[in-house]
This record gives sequence, structure tokens and C-alpha cells, in this order.
Amino acid sequence: MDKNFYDKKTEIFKALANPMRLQIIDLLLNGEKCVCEIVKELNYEQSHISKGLVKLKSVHLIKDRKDGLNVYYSLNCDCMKDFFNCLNGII
Amino acid sequence: MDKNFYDKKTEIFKALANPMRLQIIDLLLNGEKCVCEIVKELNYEQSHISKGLVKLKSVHLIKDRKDGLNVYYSLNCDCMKDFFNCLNGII
DNA sequence: AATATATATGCCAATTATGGCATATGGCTA
DNA sequence: TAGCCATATGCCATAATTGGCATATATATT
Repeated sequence: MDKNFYDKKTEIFKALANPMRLQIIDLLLNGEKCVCEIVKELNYEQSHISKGLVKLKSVHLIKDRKDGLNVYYSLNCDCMKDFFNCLNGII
Repeated sequence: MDKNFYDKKTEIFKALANPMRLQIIDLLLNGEKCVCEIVKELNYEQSHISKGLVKLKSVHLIKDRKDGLNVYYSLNCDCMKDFFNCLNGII
């Protein structure tokens, strides 16, 4: 079944609508990080972090790059920082 | 219970993570609209549209203004357009 | 080959979202 | 006051999300 425009956009916002995943995005705003670094910085289970990364990647908000045992994740678009700053004004 | 920063931010994204509510935002990008206009333009039940507006307003993404029988809604921040355009690139 | 380390996946119970239908509220007009 | 109209709320069954625990995969090292 083919998803339409608003359904796809909804998936992106669903991916962002979670405290842990927002923290991941905030970390990646400072540049590429491997999973182990993210796990060290955030207080969540490794398996949970991994699922969060899968979800963010599934909507193309982030991309990954493998290097030996490690997988490095980074942001896939540069508009996040501005929008997040704007939302901070609302909060 | 006091919600922390990421929980509040999550609420904003949850409010956006719905096709109907995203369509409402798109309509409001063109300026203030009353509920009846939104109901006319989108193919959803009036009660459902109303609930969507309540949800968007609860996280301060939109604001309202009453005029007689009508309630006019408009965006509460100007960063939506840029971010939405950016997401269109991802989709 | 065996082991260790980094990352990903499967399962599942508890919580939360969705959207329809009925109904309530509250301002207008006659 | 009565009735209409625009908007909001309550209830509810179905569906989706959440996050923990166990486990799988895949690469590196010895």
C-alpha cells in the first residue's frame, strides 16, 4: 500500500515524538557518534537505543556508517537545529 | 508531576505526528482560519478537527481568537514553514 | 575455532493514541 | 425565551507505541 505525503510526514514526526530519540538527535547535532558513545551518554538500555536509531533511520532523519565493530550515526538534514531552537521558545 | 524539557518537546512532536493535524498546520501556514473553514477544506468530522485543534493548542503550536460564534486559529511560531520544506526534501 | 565486543532483533505486557458517534456548551437571532 | 449554529467534550473499541529482558548477528582478536 502506497503511503501518501501526509502519512510519510507523520512517520517523521512520530519518530521524533519520544524523549530518548530527541536526546539522540540533540547528541547528533554535535556531530557523528557511534552507538556505544550514545549509550554511554544517555541512561537507556543499549537495545532500546538501538531501536531508537533504527526508527530515526527508517524515516531518513539520520544515516549510518560502519567501521569495524562500530556503527556511526549522523544527522541527514541540517534543518533540525533551527527548528529545535524555535521550539525551545515555545516551551 | 513536573514534566522535564524533553518530555515537553516530545509532546510538541506528538501533537504534530498525525496526518490530519499536519494538514491543519499546512492550512494555517496560509494564515488564520476559523474551524468551519478548516472543516470545509479537510475531509474529517467536525468533532475530530476540533480535538486536533485542542491538541495543537495545548502545546502552544497554535493560538485561537473568538469572534462571535466563530473561533479563529493561527500559528504561534514562524519556524514551521522552513522545517516543513526541509522535511519535504527528505520525503 | 573460540571468545569478546558492538550492535540489532524478537517477544510481550502495560500504556497511550485514534477516530467515530452522541451530546454538551455558548453565542446569535427572532 | 426558544431555537439555531459553530465549536467542544465524553465515551469507547480498536490499534499503535513503549521499554524491558532475552537473544541473535557480525566483526575483531587470540
